[in-house]
Amino acid sequence: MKYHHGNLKEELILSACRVCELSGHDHMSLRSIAKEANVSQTAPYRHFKTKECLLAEVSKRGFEELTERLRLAINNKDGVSTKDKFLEMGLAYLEFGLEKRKTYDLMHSPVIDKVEFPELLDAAQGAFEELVQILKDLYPGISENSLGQKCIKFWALMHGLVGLLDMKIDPEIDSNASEAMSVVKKDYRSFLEESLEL
Amino acid sequence: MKYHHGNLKEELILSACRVCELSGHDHMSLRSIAKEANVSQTAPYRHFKTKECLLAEVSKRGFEELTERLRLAINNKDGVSTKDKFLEMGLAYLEFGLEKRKTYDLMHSPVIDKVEFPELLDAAQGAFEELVQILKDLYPGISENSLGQKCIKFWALMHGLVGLLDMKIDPEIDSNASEAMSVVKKDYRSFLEESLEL
DNA sequence: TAATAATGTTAGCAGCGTAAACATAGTATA
DNA sequence: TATACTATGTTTACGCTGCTAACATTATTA
Repeated sequence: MKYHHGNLKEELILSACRVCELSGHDHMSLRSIAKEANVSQTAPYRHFKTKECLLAEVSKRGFEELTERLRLAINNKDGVSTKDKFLEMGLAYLEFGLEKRKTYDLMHSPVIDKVEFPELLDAAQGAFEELVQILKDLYPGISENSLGQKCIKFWALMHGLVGLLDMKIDPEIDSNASEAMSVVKKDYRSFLEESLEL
Repeated sequence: MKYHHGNLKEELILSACRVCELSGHDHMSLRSIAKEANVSQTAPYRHFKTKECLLAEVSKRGFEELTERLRLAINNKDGVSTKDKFLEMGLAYLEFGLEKRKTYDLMHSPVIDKVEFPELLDAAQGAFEELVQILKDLYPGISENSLGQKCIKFWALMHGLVGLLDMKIDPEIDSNASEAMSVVKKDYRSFLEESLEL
């Protein structure tokens, strides 16, 4: 049993990621995370100034994973049309949001003041860049302004959809919407296609 | 100084609404709310089983206000086209989301398990119904399925936009998006018009 | 090798949500 | 009107939380 852990910082982050996705960021105590890493309650304070700093790291990892997923959805896809790649990217976004729902919540939660964590902003920007790039490919010669609007529209639609599809906002809000929602779930692609006017 | 307050329940809710919009739901303690109402720390437990119940009430009031705003945006507007009413409703949604941002966050936060609060669901449904109705007017004879999809698309876009416009998701994520965002802010209407294919 | 920095532990603080026991006021019934 | 009952308040206390301070151990460097 050695006194110094050696890799505690990384292990705390991984524990935190696990706990977050399991229980949600609001049921997540620094003490329980420390316990999971077999370390005293205050050990995390040698690596993170506050709990928020650790949460910011979890959020950052989330954006990094999202970025990677978006990238994977379009990379090495020779012979696939740009439009199809774009649609695949939309799917990848939705899948991430639904599979890692609790982490996704943290990433968009106001508990972390993003302004205080520049690397978190960078990570978020990384994901957004993927979108910008594919939209540039999809609409060659598009004006900067139109590009920006298309980005926002896409991003907003995706973000909103994650919330709706997970039934967090309006679960079975009325039977029609509920039905439509399950249709969307089963057939993201055609829904995206129509909604994004492709 | 009388022992019984008389209207404590209502006052606690109002205090909670104030504190929520001021500090955000995660910086909101039952004790501080009780203090604001000049009452002991545990007095709220005579009116709310748990803190979550009080938060649910705050959330419910939020949905009620949203519903009213949506309704106001289209009621008594003789001579205004359905399309314009619909756009006004979109604006009303965005304005509510941005003006009452912290409350809006609570309303969409996972800290309240909506399934456990039927009246909260009802309140949320009330807001959604306004949308359903105006879309029915806008597209008379539309199929239930298409109607549902249009509702979802609109709702998702609005919800996503609130997040983006408040710069919580991707503040100045890149200069283009940032510029486009301020354009959208200054000119919701034309952005909505384009995005919703009107 | 000795000083210093890094990284762990223990003890303890104030604030939190909540439960239990008790006090007081309003209401219904005899 | 007297009395029981219910509603609504207070006090006290428990365990959990984030976090700080003081101390212990190990790693690094002069």
